[in-house]
Amino acid sequence: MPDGSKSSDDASTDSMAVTDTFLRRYIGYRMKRAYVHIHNNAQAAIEGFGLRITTSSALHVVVENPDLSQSQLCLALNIERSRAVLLVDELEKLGLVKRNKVPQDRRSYALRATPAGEALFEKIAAHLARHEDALLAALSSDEKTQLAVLLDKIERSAVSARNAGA
Amino acid sequence: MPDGSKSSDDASTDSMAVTDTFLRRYIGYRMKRAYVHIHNNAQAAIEGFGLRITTSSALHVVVENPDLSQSQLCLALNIERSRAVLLVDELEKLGLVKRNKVPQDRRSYALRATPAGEALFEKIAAHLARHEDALLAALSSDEKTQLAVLLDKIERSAVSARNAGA
DNA sequence: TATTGTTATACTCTATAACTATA
DNA sequence: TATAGTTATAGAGTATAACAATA
Repeated sequence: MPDGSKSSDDASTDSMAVTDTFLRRYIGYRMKRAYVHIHNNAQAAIEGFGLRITTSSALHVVVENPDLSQSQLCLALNIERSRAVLLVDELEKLGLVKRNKVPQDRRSYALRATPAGEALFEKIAAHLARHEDALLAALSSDEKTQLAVLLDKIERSAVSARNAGA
Repeated sequence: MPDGSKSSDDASTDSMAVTDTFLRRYIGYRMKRAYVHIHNNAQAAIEGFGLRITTSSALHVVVENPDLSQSQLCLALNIERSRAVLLVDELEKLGLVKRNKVPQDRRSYALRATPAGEALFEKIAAHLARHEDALLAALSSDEKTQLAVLLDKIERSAVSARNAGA
């Protein structure tokens, strides 16, 4: 029976719709379900450019903050130092970012996007914004602003709760 | 210099705060940052019970839908069949869920929570709800409702867009 | 042929620890 | 001693393909 629709209205042995009412009580569950779609949409938008979301995000930050170090990149993206190494490796291999030496501190690099990196960033940023707008077309401009405000509020209160410690 | 604060107001070589303005333009970026906190909070709340978020979610659905099959569990949680095998394996090993035979269809199982599984579910559900409430204490009841509505709207519109196909 | 559950593989993201070279 | 970057390892979630048993 390749027909996905209900074969009849009976509630006998055949599959009644499976419910997730208990899980819907958690905002986190709803957020994860929504985020999966946003993530997949962004990934699909980017993959034509040869990057993934993580590397594209790193490129965004490097373009915006020329000569930042890998540690600073980690602070901005909330990632571990070891992760930054691989992301910058990939961006450098693609010729999008360069690790420049810093005479003042020979431990660290000054990361800078190459002209190719900046050009690709511009294309990706425009493309990503358009894709997200399309995905969120059901939301009004006000609703998108509301959502952004609420998400920021969650992040800020979570961070201050964490800093308050036990 | 173990002092994290600005050593002065100069903007010379020392680290000005790294910005992520470009990324903040994407709702998806803000959502990911907020979700990380919600996820970590839920994980911390659950780990004392010996489950992870994924297995706890599966337990929620099995308790709510007695005698569902693994495939139905997959539909509810939006996961792959191969993933469900491992989740149910773990829940069964812990004595929280049982795979019962189905005479009508010997391919599939009827999953059912054991009394221990139901008892643990009750404890976890109450604990999780309290933890999430604490994390989201900065949000009013109205704001939480708003957020849930917006997240659902995103999920629904994304699913219908996907079903519309290209 | 199609579906249920299973196994195996691989990729991404994440987390951790240990190491080097600098400071 | 502390920090910047690196390397290696492991766990978790996800995606895919192939397979046996059953429908």
